[in-house]
Amino acid sequence: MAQAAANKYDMQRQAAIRSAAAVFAEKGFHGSSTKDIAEHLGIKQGSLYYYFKSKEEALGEVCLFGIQDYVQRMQSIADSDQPFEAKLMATITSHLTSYREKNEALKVYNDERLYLPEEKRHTLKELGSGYRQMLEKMFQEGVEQGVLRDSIDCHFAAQAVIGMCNGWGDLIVRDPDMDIFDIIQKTTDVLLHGFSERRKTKRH
Amino acid sequence: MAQAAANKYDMQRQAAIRSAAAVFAEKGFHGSSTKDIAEHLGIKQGSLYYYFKSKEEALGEVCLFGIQDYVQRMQSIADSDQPFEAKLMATITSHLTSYREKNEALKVYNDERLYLPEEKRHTLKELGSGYRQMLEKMFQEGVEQGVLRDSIDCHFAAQAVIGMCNGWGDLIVRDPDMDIFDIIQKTTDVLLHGFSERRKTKRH
DNA sequence: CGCGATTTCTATAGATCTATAGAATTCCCC
DNA sequence: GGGGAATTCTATAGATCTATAGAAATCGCG
Repeated sequence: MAQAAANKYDMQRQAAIRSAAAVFAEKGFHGSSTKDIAEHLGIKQGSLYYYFKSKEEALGEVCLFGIQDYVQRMQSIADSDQPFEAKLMATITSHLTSYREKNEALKVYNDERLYLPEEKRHTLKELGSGYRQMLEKMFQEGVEQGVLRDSIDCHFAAQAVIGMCNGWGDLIVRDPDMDIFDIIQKTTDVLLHGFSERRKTKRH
Repeated sequence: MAQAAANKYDMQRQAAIRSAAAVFAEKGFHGSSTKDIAEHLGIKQGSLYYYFKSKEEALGEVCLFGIQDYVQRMQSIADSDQPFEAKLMATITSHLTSYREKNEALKVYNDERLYLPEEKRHTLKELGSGYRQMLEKMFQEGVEQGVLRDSIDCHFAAQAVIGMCNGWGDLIVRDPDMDIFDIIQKTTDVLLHGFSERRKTKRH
């Protein structure tokens, strides 16, 4: 959706972003050389600069690529009128499948974005914290609807969900055979109900 | 406990490890130069090599420092005979306070250890996965005691706890004013009981 | 003080990496 | 097939970084 990219330049630039994502995810931004990226793409080191004016720009594009439609998806989940449980699962699904589909780019966004220059990092940060705020508001609605305990801290809750998903992200990116949907089920379950056996504690 | 370090060499080497931890945590392994580390310690670049034979060795020491007594603490928690809930909270407390006390070293272990050579990484990995296994066994005991639902996947549960704590780790290291104990409470609570309002669902 | 041992410094070889400039090649449309 | 535009290549300047060697400074102790 983001870029239609009919002409060759845009196609190849997109491929270069993916190569950069793969290399950055494996070796980190500073551990990757432009030669590594170029080789992954099948061209020579100097040729990369036809598509990026610096290595940093490549990092910026990878991060943007990693987070952009991930945020969009969150938007549409938040706007939908499903019950809270479904929204939560949709959020987790979106988050974890991002790691699988866009592969390494979201991981790069998480791990390497702080190496960007202030300005670029700032715009990305707004995207990212917009994501957290949407999630936070989702929790608030859940509380208002009586689905969630009114004692919970929604800011905490949003961070917790993000942290947990990112924790899985590392494993998912490195192990392509991992069963994501199993993890989605279980993660949703623990966030809603916890690990504890429910006893006689009848509330309300 | 780990090193008594009476003589000056050992003291200074320990200080060097801490400096390396601080610099690696901020800039990443490949983004840090030996000059950065030396300056943080207040000596010249070349002098560092009196304490480490390579930058990689410094990383190894930082990672070891970051995880070693953290694992020991987990051991003693696992061996204790508190009820499950207390053990879980103790685990989370241990994990999160590690980030605060030893500051950057545990973060470096998490983020940068994969840049170590195979051999060193392997020994560290055993420490780390020993940690996970202890946690996993803790959950199994919780299930056997009827404190936890018997439907839970203990391997998943252990990973979930670790992932969640590491998620907080990033924030804790970067914001020294964060209220850790509040997070500990809430994290334990959600892992045990979830965010969901408990309804009439009486079990057993 | 004076001397050996410890610690730090200076200087540098050698490797690597980014970014640029200009040449060479490939592509595409007529 | 020819010609101009798009893409890739080669070569390299200049910067930076690791690790080492040997000189210099400092420490500790009789």
